[in-house]
Amino acid sequence: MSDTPDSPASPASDPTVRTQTNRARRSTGRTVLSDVAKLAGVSTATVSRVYNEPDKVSANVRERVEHAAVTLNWFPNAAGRALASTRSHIAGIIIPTLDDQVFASQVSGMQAAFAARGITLVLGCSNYDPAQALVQVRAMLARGAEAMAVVGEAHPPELFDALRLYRVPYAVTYAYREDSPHDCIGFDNFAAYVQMTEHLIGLGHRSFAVCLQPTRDNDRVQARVAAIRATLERHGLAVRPEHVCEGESTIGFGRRSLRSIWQAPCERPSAIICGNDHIALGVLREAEELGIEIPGELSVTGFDDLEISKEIRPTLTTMRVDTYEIGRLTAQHLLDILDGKRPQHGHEVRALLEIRESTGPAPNAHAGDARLQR
Amino acid sequence: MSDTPDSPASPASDPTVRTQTNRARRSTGRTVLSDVAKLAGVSTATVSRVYNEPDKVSANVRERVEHAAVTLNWFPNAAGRALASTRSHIAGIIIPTLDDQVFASQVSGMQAAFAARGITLVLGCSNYDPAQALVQVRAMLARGAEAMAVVGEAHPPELFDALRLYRVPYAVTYAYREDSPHDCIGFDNFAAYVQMTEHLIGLGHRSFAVCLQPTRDNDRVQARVAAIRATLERHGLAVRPEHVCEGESTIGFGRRSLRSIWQAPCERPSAIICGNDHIALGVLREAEELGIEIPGELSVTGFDDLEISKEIRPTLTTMRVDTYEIGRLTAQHLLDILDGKRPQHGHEVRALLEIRESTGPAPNAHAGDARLQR
DNA sequence: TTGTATGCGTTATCAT
DNA sequence: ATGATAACGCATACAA
Repeated sequence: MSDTPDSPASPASDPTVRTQTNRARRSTGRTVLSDVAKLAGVSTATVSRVYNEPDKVSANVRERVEHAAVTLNWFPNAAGRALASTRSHIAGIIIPTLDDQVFASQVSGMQAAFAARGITLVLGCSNYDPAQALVQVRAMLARGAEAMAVVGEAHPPELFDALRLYRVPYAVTYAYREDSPHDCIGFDNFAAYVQMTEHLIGLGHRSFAVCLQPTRDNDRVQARVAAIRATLERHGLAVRPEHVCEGESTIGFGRRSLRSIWQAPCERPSAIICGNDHIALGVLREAEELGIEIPGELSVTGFDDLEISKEIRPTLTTMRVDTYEIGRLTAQHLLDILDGKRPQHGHEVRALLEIRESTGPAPNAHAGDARLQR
Repeated sequence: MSDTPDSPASPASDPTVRTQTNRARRSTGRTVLSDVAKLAGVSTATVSRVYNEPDKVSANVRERVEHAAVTLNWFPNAAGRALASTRSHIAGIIIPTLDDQVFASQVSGMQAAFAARGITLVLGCSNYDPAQALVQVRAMLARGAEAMAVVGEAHPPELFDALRLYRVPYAVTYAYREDSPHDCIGFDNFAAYVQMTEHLIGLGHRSFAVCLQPTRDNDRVQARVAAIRATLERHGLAVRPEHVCEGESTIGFGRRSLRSIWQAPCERPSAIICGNDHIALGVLREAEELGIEIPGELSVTGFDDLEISKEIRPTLTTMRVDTYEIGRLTAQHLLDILDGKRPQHGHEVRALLEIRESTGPAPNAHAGDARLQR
């Protein structure tokens, strides 16, 4: 690989040797398989076999071919392979954004698992826009993606239609539902927020606020809201409209939310359930600013368990999901399908509740309620 | 796109119509360009033109073709296009890891800019391993990448040789040096840490510690260390070996580092320069734990300006770089080259010093020194 | 403006 | 075990 551009090994050297017709050629000047075949004194079929079915080639010939390939600095052209074999060795994943660590690590997990099998993972970001997700999926189908993963199931029906029409195995990630029509790998967002809500109810809390990222086109967040509402309802409780904040997933939004909740002309909540740790971190910071004692006066919960969440004071009660593992499992699931295995409906990974300092007994909790604390 | 799998529009319908030879065909059962041509009653060349040179086709014919394509649910196969046009419409980027937000946002920026031009960005992670980076680059060349970006220049010479050999335009990102042999888009790591060090020296600090991520195979971090050493040296100062910590880029490492520095049997530093905000956050947290007053007793600096860094108490003095913009500029630079323009050597983006609460005058600073503070 | 014919680099089929 | 050659799906030079 250290040849200078004009060395004999340059792929641009002597392109005329391949000119065979009287018609003008569109030569790329790159080393191609037939060059290797010629140098090794074998047929093109044999060169191909050396890389795809090594066992079917004698050791002697194989060595000669490999040597020729190294000499000429040749490696197979992916487009040619894809066309001839009708296998692209490409898989795709559509995530909302790379700005969120949970999706980034999921991509890492998938990429590592696919790379081990010689499959290139192509990434697309929808920016939480269903239309963009559809465009991305179509682009990946055009690229011949052999398998696809999409985060969540809040996508246009055309997206899944296209996947089915072209018989591309796919999986919905991050979310998991037993009764999903799709294969899915992730956790149960509803169950997770039921658990979180029950934790607070067990601590005696009866007045809640929620601060969430945008629910639109986001089935995961919608499931979380639904879980909170359903759980409270089962206890005869509900969140006041003034205590529901929806906005961007930032510390700043968390801070603004707490301020507005605290200024609302109604009874203040004793607990705030946040859509993720960023928002919760903002709530904690603003509480410090406003002199609100945590958890004495107010309990706060997040989701994702960022590294910082166990380091700040008070430490944040939150839930942890292994998103890298979600990515790894998703790739494995899709590989299994490509291998002709018929794997399960999907995989459920656990969301773990990490109870820390930011949640505690409700200020006016009855002794009986407080004892429910785990 | 809403056709059921067995609708007339299914690409699997009637594959026999394309069988023309007595030889066995390896039909993929997918709708191809010639199907569209037949339905529209035109030649394959015309269909191709509709998508590649629309102006050269009459509106009437164009409409018929587009209608046929929609009816048959066809879109061009990327491998076929790549092979025939010797253009892959693929660009690649190699980053160390997606776990670091700065690289993730750089990828976002590149992807957005490339997508606007119909180019798919393929991502590879080296995990800070030069060998993996080389493998990734070769894989992308095999995929026919038309342009490449790599983070930093600490890569095997074979990597850049391969890029040059195949005449693939490339850029080194995140780092910028006037005298770099490569096109580069980023900031000057050396200059940034000179500025940071001077800031502390201006505050009267004379005894320093540094906590950095691994320097091996990382030219950006190496430049930062060199900058710190050179700047101190210019003032007749140096960092004691006991005050140099190198480790993972985590809050935990920052905490452990401060503890070991504080326990070292020598004069304690009055300032700690960290390789990034994560590490600095750890130092801040451990300082609180150890009862070290910041910045009264100890000044701390980070790098990256995470959202949390201006929210924690004390707020963190750090430097900010627009990494999304680095990605956008990189894509633009590479597109310019592909367009035949001969752009500059690269682009330098600014690293902005954000002076906050975590840095202040050195405990025993002379009045004269302290006045150097900006 | 449109059609014809051929090649892009590889793999797969068949024959040896 | 190896070779000859026809696809794979599309784009393009050239003819009309």
